[in-house]
Amino acid sequence: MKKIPKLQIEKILQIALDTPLNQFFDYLWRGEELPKVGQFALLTFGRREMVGLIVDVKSDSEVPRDKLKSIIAIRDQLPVVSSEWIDLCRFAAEYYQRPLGEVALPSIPKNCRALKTTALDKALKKEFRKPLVAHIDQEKNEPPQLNAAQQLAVQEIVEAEGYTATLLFGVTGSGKTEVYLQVAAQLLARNSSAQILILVPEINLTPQLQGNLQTRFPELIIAVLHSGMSEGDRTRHWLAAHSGKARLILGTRLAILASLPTLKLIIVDEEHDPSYKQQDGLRYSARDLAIWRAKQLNIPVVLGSATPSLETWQHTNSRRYSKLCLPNRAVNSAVLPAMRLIDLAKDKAQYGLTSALMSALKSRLQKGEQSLLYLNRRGYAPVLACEACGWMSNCTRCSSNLVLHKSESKSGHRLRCHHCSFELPIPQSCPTCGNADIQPLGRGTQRIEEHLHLIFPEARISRIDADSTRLKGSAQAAFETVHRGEVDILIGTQMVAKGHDFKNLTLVGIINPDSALFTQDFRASERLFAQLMQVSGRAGRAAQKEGVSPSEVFIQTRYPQHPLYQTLKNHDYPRFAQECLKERQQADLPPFIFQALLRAEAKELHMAIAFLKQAATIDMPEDIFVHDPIPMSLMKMANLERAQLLIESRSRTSLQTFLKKWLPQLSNFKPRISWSLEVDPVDI
DNA sequence: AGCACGCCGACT
DNA sequence: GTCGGCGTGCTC
Repeated sequence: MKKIPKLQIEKILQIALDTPLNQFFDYLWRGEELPKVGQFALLTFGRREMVGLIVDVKSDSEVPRDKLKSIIAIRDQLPVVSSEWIDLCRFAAEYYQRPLGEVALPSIPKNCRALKTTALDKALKKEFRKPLVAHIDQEKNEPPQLNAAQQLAVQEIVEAEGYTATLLFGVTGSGKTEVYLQVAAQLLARNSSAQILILVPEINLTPQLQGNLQTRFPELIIAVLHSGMSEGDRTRHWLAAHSGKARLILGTRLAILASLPTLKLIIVDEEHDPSYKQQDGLRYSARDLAIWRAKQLNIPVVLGSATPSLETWQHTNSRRYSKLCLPNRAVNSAVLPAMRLIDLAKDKAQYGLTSALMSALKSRLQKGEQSLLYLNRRGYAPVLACEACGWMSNCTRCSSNLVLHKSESKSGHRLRCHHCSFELPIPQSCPTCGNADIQPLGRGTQRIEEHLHLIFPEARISRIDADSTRLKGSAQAAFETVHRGEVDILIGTQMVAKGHDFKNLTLVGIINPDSALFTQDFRASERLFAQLMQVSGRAGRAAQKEGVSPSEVFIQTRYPQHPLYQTLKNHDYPRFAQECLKERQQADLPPFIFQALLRAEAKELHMAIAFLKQAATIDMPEDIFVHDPIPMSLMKMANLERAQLLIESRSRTSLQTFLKKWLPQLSNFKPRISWSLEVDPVDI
């Protein structure tokens, strides 16, 4: 036994670690200055070193003394995280059925969790030396005059005391962003330490908004948080937020888990957007966590959208959220575009374009106005097919097609699976019958782009999709050329549909949206409506001028009479939502019921199904409904067969209680196979 | 999840 | 004889 100097204290630290094990780990600590909850500690876990989060400091442990290891070091150079932040992680962990450590630790930049003390010190030192980039391209601009609806909205939000959830329901181009900016201005002026968090659905929406914010608030530090940043930037921006120095925090969904000590307002822009839901690991909804976080801190939260999620809309119906409407476009005399439904049965499409759309494009070109063609399908063609024997380019590892992608060099043309990393060069002839005449079937953005060059050789055409913007910064560069007016026709996927303010755009063409009308997914029509409304909203955002075409949206469809298109034509979201909610209620679907989805994957489908069947036999409380296990819509992915089991309840609490008891049992099932659970699933 | 241990099949 | 497949068990 070593002699312990008198001043040394001995404690047990309860540590959360980034591991799938749903428990904390106790470590022995000896030293002079008592560690605090919210500090990080370096330790050995099994055979490797890790950094964990101290969640409790106590005097004894359930674990036998000889099993306890000692902490290697306390990371006291890092500012502690608050107990509110730990509670946020704790809530997210419990609600989405994951260990706390798996939520908390990945939310801290890697550099701050460095194993080497020298690396940590280096990262922290750098933060103080290099300021956050604040490139202002304009002089400080004066806020524009608000219209009456905007003024009222700003006033209501600013005057809110304590927790209030508000839906800012504004048509596209109604100036929601300006409302955010003026609300921010008032709040920041009133409270000299207040932080405001603004969430946007996509990384490429951050530069434009960051620019706006920095121009409006040149003296403030703005932190940006999204997954496309380098580790260094991530560390600096996170620390600026964590220290409270950054007053405005702009980011994508992961920013909801940032440590923000003086947070006073959360804004979730385009709150309906599916990308707020994380699709792997911790499957959280940033929008839902925003609501929770606002409640926890007793601060207001604003959800902005032209097409709110039905969940949110239902909450405004039941008065849980208040609703503020911006019914008109903000720019004086700018009006919503006219919606034209083009019947594909009557106006046959050539190269995917009907004659109506073609002549509309031509007139825009003549007048020097911009057009946008929307097709939510990247690549050249969704499949390559042999007419002689019926062969189609299927992925060998997934139950899906290999998509034809063209590249600059002909040899670079490839068949590519959008679900796994599988890639093939294009076969010269049919692999089954040898027929040399194999043809691309259907079309993607690349093919439309190619055809446009043929039809309008003089036009400046730009394609923006995930493929054309693979390189960092290239998306922003592409959008800037559009803003500068160097593009006549823009063709793109989802990427171009969201948020961008194209001033000179008067025409939107939607190539073929029909496929989403008849899928099994009950949320498909909600998503389609939102997407089409969103992309339509890119047109006619500037004031109408003499000689400039009135803004128009052409929707090419085989079903012009479909109710979805009819309500869309009238820009009538409330009507659409009302109809949808009626159907959802009758069919017992969310938001009238709460769901969780258990997914299993195995080499053989029957193994996944057997696992789910076994899971379903565990004693279920009366208010939990379990469906039969079924193969997933994408049954095979990356050589694994996948199936799912849907669990429902009318009570969120019952579902939560049940899941908490249920999941630990699944880990003990015999052939161990990999499974995952999603609470509030969006893709069923 | 990692990472180790351990027990069977096919290679130099 | 050993290299390596993946089933099983453990991590304070």
